[in-house]
Amino acid sequence: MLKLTRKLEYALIALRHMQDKGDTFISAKKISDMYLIPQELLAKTLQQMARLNYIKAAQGPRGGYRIRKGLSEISMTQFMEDLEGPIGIVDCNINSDCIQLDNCNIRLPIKQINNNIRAIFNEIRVGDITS
Amino acid sequence: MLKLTRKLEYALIALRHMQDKGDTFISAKKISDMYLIPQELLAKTLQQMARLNYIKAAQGPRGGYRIRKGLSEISMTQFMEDLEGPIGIVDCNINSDCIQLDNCNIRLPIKQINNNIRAIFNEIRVGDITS
DNA sequence: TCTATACCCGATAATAATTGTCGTATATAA
DNA sequence: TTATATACGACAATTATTATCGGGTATAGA
Repeated sequence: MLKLTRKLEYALIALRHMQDKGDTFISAKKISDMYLIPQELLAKTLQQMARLNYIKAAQGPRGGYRIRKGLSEISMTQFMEDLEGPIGIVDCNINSDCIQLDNCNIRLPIKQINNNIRAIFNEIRVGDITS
Repeated sequence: MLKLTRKLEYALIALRHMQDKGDTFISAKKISDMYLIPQELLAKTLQQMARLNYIKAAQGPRGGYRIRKGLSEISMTQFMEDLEGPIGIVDCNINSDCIQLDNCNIRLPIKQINNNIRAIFNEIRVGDITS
């Protein structure tokens, strides 16, 4: 209940590490070894973040990834939703093919709670976690 | 990511309905028909809530469940954790067998976020949703 | 130019948690 | 006595997450 995904955890751990390294490129393998994260999964996550322009990739030997300036100012809501899709504590906050819906008698209060949770992550910058 | 369980949704829908019914006992079957909830699953959830003394059960024909006074004053944190166990957006907030842990470079800020989310549910009473 | 390192990416497999079902027992109102 | 209803453990199915595999491209350095 109410879990973040491992992918997100791995992403943040990696970002935090890259943050410390500054301009130096660091490889997915190095990070996965250091924090005992499955290599391929971390690699894919880093690739996704590179596509999103959150980090910069460099191929070849001595390549790897480094963090982009400005990332730390992005809100966690933005970051999480870019990586994992919309935050919704129930499905009807995301799509609308729930067999309840009209019948549902708790929809509004739940939606309100969802907004509250989203608001928490809006107030947090990625940099609050990675530094 | 960050989903409530169906069980919890069903529980709240049922409570809300019982709330409206006041002292009258209503059967699991009636509720499951009305809101298109799988009967057995709802039944088990209601049984669990009865064990927790959140609702009162009556067996036999004309039996069913009714809400107990005072339930609506209970915090959502209490209610959710009674039904589903501790709220933890990452595992290390619940148990401590993560292979990272000491290594982990984001543990504290994540724990802080967990506290914030818990705080949200502390401020909400079950009655805020069911009435 | 060759080679090792590293990113890129789609497809697929394994795992775990949630969700749903079944069978049997007990209580009770009418 | 029968139909309705809860009680509960065990099991099955489903889904989302997590992890792995295979085949690519780029590039630094010998």
